[in-house]
Amino acid sequence: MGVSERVVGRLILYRRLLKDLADEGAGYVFSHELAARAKSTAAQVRRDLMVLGYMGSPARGYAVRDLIAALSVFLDAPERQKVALVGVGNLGRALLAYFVGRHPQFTIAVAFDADPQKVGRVVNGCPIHAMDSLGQVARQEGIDLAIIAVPAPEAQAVAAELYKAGIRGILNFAPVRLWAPEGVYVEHLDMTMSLGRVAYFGRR
Amino acid sequence: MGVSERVVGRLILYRRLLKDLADEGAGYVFSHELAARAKSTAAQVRRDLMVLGYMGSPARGYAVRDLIAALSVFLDAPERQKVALVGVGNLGRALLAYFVGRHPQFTIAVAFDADPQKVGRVVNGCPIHAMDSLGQVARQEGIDLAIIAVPAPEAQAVAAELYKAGIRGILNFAPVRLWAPEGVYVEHLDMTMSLGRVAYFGRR
DNA sequence: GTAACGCTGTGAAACTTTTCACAAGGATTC
DNA sequence: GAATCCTTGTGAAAAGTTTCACAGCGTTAC
Ligand SMILES: NC(=O)c1ccc[n+]([C@@H]2O[C@H](COP(=O)([O-])OP(=O)(O)OC[C@H]3O[C@@H](n4cnc5c(N)ncnc54)[C@H](O)[C@@H]3O)[C@@H](O)[C@H]2O)c1
Ligand SMILES: NC(=O)c1ccc[n+]([C@@H]2O[C@H](COP(=O)([O-])OP(=O)(O)OC[C@H]3O[C@@H](n4cnc5c(N)ncnc54)[C@H](O)[C@@H]3O)[C@@H](O)[C@H]2O)c1
Repeated sequence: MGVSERVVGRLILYRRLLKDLADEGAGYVFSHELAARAKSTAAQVRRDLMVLGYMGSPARGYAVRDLIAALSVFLDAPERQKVALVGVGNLGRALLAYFVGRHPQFTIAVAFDADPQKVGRVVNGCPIHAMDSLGQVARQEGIDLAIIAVPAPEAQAVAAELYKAGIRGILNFAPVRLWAPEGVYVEHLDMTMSLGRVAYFGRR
Repeated sequence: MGVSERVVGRLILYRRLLKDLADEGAGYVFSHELAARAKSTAAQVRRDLMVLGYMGSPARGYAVRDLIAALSVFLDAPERQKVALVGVGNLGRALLAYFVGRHPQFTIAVAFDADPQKVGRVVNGCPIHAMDSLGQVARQEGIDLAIIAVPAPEAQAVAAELYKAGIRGILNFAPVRLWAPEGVYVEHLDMTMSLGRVAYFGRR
């Protein structure tokens, strides 16, 4: 009964596209219209939406507002989820600047860094803490997710600290395959691999 | 006879792991050892490596140096590939800082930005050009790949300029599904989707 | 020399994901 | 009211991906 990573990814995309449609004033949308925006097919969209239980009308299609609501019930936690950023370097700063205030369902509530120069500062409204306070601060703030943006050799050790602190999900930017205990979800976002793939497929 | 995106991605990962092994002084490696580092299985590794034509020895496993060489023949273009970065904002600057000098097979040779304040400056050894010189500079420099790091509403128009300039592959960071003509490969690296997935799966 | 071992390469099975195809059904037209 | 149209939801087929399982083989042990 579990929904696959791919389906969840596409549902997130559909919700974004539906929000655009709502802003454009659309009341209803057909699966083939959503598919055109998602660069996918109508059958794929309908199959994906089956997991929601929400049903469209054969005559009008899907009610945009209602479908966004159904997607949000499915995708979002009941309360806003708090995220910790570990590693406030070049990438970490860009992430802080980007995610602040943009997404209602998650906030980067705190950041951590090993550099004493950075500890104590506040970047984009987000305080930077020392690494040795990770466990304490994470529990105190009720953090359940983390982003790893530290150099590759540090990533596994940082992940281990996060597991100890009770984190349930990690988005890892370091080009390292992390070990994770049962029950913790890790997504590897590997930019170098992506660029390598573009280089490979862009050439044939 | 085409190799799938997934297989290419894993081959890129294996090469990285093999380079670590080479640095550690390993001469040979077994599929199950590589699998352990890749958080995968021995059968998967062996199946993936089949596309290379290179064959390991049943007694010793794979010769690390030779396998890296075979992977490089398969993955890399004959000459170094040049990449253009479009959009030198928070993310673009982080990418410039990161990719400079790090990867032998591709270089970010030039950048482009719409902001006149940024045009003419050189960041991490990479000159920033105006958007209206994109076609000319790209052809002159022999650029074949591009990274899009402009705000979402600008991304599709930027992509269209890149197609005109003859670019063959794009790595897109904007949370927008780009249309692409036949023969151009586009990879969407959607951080918001990734974080959304971490939020979803980290919670159950 | 030969037996035992533990690996690789790969057909075939199992599983997952996508696509097809069509019954059922509202809206609109006549 | 009946006919037409174009949609949805979903079983079933097709396509793609991973895992299993084992023949074959180089190495080592004796
Ligand atoms: N910058 C990019 O565009 C880019 C691209 C691809 C991959 N990455 C990956 O993202 C990660 C971060 O990249 P970056 O460019 O921001 O690096 P960076 O060197 O600019 O920043 C790293 C930050 O992590 C901190 N840090 C180091 N060790 C730490 C530890 N043990 N605990 C906590 N904090 C620690 C440092 O003080 C620094 O602030 C790296 O793994 C890199 O490979 C970055
Ligand atoms: N910063 C992040 O961590 C992050 C995270 C997720 C997604 N993204 C995506 O990456 C993209 C870039 O993000 P950012 O934070 O660097 O934004 P940014 O606003 O800091 O930078 C955007 C840059 O693009 C330039 N630009 C604007 N319009 C342009 C055009 N038409 N042609 C060329 N250049 C143009 C601007 O001058 C600016 O330098 C956005 O699409 C954003 O959604 C960024």
